[in-house]
Amino acid sequence: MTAPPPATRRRRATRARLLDAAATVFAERGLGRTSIEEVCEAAGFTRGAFYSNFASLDELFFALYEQRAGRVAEQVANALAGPGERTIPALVERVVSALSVDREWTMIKAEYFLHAARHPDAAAALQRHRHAVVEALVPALRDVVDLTALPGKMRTPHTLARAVVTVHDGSTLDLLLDPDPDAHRQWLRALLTALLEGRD
Amino acid sequence: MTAPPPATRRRRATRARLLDAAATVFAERGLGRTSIEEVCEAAGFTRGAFYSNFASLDELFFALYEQRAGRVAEQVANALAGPGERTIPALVERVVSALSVDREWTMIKAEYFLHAARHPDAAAALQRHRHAVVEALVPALRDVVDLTALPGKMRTPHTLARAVVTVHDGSTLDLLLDPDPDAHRQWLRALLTALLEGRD
DNA sequence: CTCTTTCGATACATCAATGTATCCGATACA
DNA sequence: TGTATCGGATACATTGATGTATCGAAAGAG
Repeated sequence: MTAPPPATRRRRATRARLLDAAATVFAERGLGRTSIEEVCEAAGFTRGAFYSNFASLDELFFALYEQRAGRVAEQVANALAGPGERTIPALVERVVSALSVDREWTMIKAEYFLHAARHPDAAAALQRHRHAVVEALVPALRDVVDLTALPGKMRTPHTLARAVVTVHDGSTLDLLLDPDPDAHRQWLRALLTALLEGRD
Repeated sequence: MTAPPPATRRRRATRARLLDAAATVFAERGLGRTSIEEVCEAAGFTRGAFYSNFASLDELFFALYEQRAGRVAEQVANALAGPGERTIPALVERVVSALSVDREWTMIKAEYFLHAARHPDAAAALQRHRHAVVEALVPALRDVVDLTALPGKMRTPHTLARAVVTVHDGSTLDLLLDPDPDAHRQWLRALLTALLEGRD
């Protein structure tokens, strides 16, 4: 590990602007078709700024994913831990509104999956964030779900949490095709309640 | 529509070789980072052959997707329509082995999703193939699944079929992270049976 | 077998993106 | 406010990918 640069106020600001610009450009163009220059232009810099902050596009992409995935994990944890009705529909509702909606993020996440499929270290980071979400889900599920009403293979909170994540990932792909966020949320809601209530 | 070229024997062969090579290269490098030259080299051609058969990489990618998605849809339809035990586990097993396993195809499909998110005509093709799979699932599900045992929002065969596809797509992303095909198949099997048996 | 057509190879011109080396202005600090 | 350092801009050399125009060999027709 090389010592990180001092991170002055100015430096932090340009990093942030580069990350925001990168989010837009990656979502629009895809990681593989994004040039360093495009990101810089979107951020209002020249490449000098980029090379002063990152060594490669991949590094920037990784930083972006870490930042955004962290935010999402936080949102989910808050939605689950916070006060409110502790019933399945209420819980599903809170998770759904914490998770979905953002098309830009959906695109970036999908790009990152593909990236991770080719880069084991990126995959490790993804697994970490996934795991964090699962861990946040487990206690909530244990509280609320009647496990005995579920099919055999779903009867541990951990497995069930993993299933929630998988189902969410699947429905995420729908959002890529049909940009209507409401339709997507309804479908996700339907899937999750079906998964959690073994029977009506 | 411009008239398609005569498609002599030779032409068909080089098209096929280009498609096969493209599958490998796209899976390894990603659509956005693949150059025309790379595909040609992998196929043992020069760019002359490429430009004689396709106008752009995107066009080649589209042709590739159509070809492979068609094959998969066919496999699924056969697996469902063919003879054999008509119980949930047996059906799930047949669908799972028809669908998953192939990492290369999984990568290409994920790439194509992202591509479709940016290109409405590509999205339309994807929806068509999806729809074909759903339609193949519907009658089988109607035969085998006890719909009354399912949660309310899953009680039509069509909705249920859509859910099967969504769940499969979600578990597909797992395969990208953990290249072990057996683990992936087990998980997919568990999810699908949980979805179809409302209760054990 | 010959003639014609088709298809892929080759060569070329162009362009876009990359990384680096250098410079100058802004910022932090005394 | 003066000064040293840091960070972003600029200029440059290099590379790789693209598309086109042209050529020669292989396939198909007679």
